[in-house]
Amino acid sequence: MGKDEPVRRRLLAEATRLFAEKGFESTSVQEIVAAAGVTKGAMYHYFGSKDDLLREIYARVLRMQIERLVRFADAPGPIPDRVHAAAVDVIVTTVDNLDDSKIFFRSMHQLAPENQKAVRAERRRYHERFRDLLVEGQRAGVFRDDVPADLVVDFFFGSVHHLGTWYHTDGRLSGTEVGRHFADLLLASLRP
Amino acid sequence: MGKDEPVRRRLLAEATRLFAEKGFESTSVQEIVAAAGVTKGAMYHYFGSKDDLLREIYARVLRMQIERLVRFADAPGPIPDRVHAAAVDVIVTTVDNLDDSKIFFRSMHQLAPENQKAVRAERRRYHERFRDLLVEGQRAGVFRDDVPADLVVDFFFGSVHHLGTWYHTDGRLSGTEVGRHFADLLLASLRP
Amino acid sequence: MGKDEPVRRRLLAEATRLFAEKGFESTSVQEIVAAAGVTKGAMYHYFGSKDDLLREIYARVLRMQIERLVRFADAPGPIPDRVHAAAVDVIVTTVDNLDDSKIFFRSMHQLAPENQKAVRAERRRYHERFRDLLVEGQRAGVFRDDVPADLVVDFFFGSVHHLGTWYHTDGRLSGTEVGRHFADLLLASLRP
Amino acid sequence: MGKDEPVRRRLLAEATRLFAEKGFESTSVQEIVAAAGVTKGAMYHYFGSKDDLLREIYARVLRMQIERLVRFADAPGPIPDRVHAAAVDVIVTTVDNLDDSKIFFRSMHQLAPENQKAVRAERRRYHERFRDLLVEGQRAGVFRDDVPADLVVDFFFGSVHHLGTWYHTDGRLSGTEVGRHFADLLLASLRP
DNA sequence: AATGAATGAGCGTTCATTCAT
DNA sequence: GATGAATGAACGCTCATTCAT
Repeated sequence: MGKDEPVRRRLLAEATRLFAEKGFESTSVQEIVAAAGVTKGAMYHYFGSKDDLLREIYARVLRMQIERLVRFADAPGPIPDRVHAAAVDVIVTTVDNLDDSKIFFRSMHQLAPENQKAVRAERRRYHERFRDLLVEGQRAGVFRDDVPADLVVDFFFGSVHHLGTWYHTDGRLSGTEVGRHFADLLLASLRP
Repeated sequence: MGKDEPVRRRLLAEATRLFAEKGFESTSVQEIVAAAGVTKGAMYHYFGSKDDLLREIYARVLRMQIERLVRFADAPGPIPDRVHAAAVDVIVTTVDNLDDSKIFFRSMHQLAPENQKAVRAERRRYHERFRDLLVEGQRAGVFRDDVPADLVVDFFFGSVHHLGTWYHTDGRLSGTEVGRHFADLLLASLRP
Repeated sequence: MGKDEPVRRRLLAEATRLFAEKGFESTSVQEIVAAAGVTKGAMYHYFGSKDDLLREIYARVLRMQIERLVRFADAPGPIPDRVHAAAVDVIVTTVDNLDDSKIFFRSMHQLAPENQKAVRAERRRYHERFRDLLVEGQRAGVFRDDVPADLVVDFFFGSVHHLGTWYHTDGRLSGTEVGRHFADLLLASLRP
Repeated sequence: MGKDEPVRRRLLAEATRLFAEKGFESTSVQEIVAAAGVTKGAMYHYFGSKDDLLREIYARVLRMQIERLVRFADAPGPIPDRVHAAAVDVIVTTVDNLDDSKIFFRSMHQLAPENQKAVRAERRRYHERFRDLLVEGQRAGVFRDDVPADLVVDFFFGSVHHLGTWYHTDGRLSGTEVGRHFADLLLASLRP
């Protein structure tokens, strides 16, 4: 009995897929449990509510994102290289988990206010970690400092979150290619 | 009975506000008509359905966006100046109509497939007009050409659409200030 | 459109019957609307909730009871006669509306706390009016005063409320006969 | 495995408390087992169903009541004294087990018809034993006989059952005091 | 042009109970 | 003796929409 119960995992997987496809509100609990091959009662055994499912999806995304960013940000090497690597990584990861990304901003307003607050707080930690890296670069003189670092973060992550709207796995460009291009654009825009 | 009927306009205004605040699915027709101070019957007199309201909101947004872009893109002057002006304008306009922006990507999947297709097509026209401007700049040698112009458009408009997620009218920066910074970053990222 | 809408009245009548028969919690909204020959939507057009139905039943009972008591208590004549008449009347009325009586104490705890409070407050007013009549008699020396008047009220109204548990319309005694006997017992118990 | 298993007793105790507090239908098996600190499986090991719990509560109440009444009714001494003593006792006992009393009439209709019938039969035995005592007094000329003894029983026990609705352990009067007053009123009402 | 009563399908959730372990 | 995952049916309620007036 743990977080790896197959029923539990199947429910989360199907919920993620359906929320990304049709949106949280347009996906019924009935559809989720049917897709997972269980009954409603089973779902309510593992999750307190439909909201709970969404919350878990958010928790999973946030956990992964912050872990990866910290790894890249704390790595040795010149700041621009670390920013570039972190930027590529977040795009590759987003593309690899495009359903999560689709859900993230589209459905955040459906979370209960307290959960929304928690998600935003965690998200802010992520934003701040990335911003601190940019500030470090600005202070070191390797990045322009006439644009607030916070604004650069919003600028770049807008592009990242937008991926869910247009990127298709079967398109012309791989995630890594898009990642390199976006990271190049970011670095170029930061040249002093 | 024209498009400017006050009841009709009030319904659209309240629907826009509520859809932005709580999402399309979480807003009931009852709430909309109550906010507009009319009855359900009145709403169904002016609009065929709740979806119809959403469609009109999209149509209004798209109409305005394309009109403004065309004006800036077709203006005289050096390409970088035109791109910069158009970029500032789209951000200022987005900030001035933040509710529309919040609704746009969050609720597109609620439109009937045919309407969704129409919106995407119109949106693509917008994207292409902006891209053509960038291609023109690449050909003229004023923009780098090692990044596909299409990708630059997605890069930049991601930032624009993300505004609805973080920008607050009462924050530190005005729409014009954000517009200038973002346009500067875009132009910087395009330097050959 | 008023409180006398036939659909509304039919719903209240059937709800009263079913709540008395099976209890509030064991009666489903589906059963009520089926008995009234309407759909759920219709019920929720007239009543905000299942609780609302119960609340209306209570309001109706309380309104009638207090009206009648006041009439008897404020009548001219010797106090014992007024007490006797009021006692007979409350029993006759209870027997005539036995379903309401069955519901009253059995289901009060199902009301939302605020409604419960309101019902108790109204009920207390009734209790106090009756008690004041007894106190008046005690002061005039026509009733014994070694038993607190409040306690006498609880003593007598226990008997009244219990009617719903045992009285059957088709039994040996009519409501008036039971009323006379109970009132006689009450008056006898109060002799100084 | 006897009737005194601590788990079994704890389940009955918590069920009694919860049924009195929130009603039978509004109390879930989950709440009962949580309050008793066991799991559902344990409950279904000791009791066949939720109804079974209720049935046992009724059985316990009935057993105690009839035992006590018989003891008082069969005691030596003048009939009025025996009636008075039995009346005081039933009130003291009711006040000491107020939860049982609250449940008794409020939840009887939730019992399966056959159990309901059994409870009513047992209850009738109690009623009849008390009534016989009154009839004896009427025949001996110590009680008035112009009111049917059955009706006097319903009159008095209404007051007793109503205690659950208004009596509070921390109120002004002790159970014994209420018992004495009620018994006095009963005896006074029966004076020939 | 506008009302509001009424529909009917579907929603998220609860819950007593079962059963393999 | 006891667990807890899973069931399946029912529950109260919501809501976009219709239609006679």
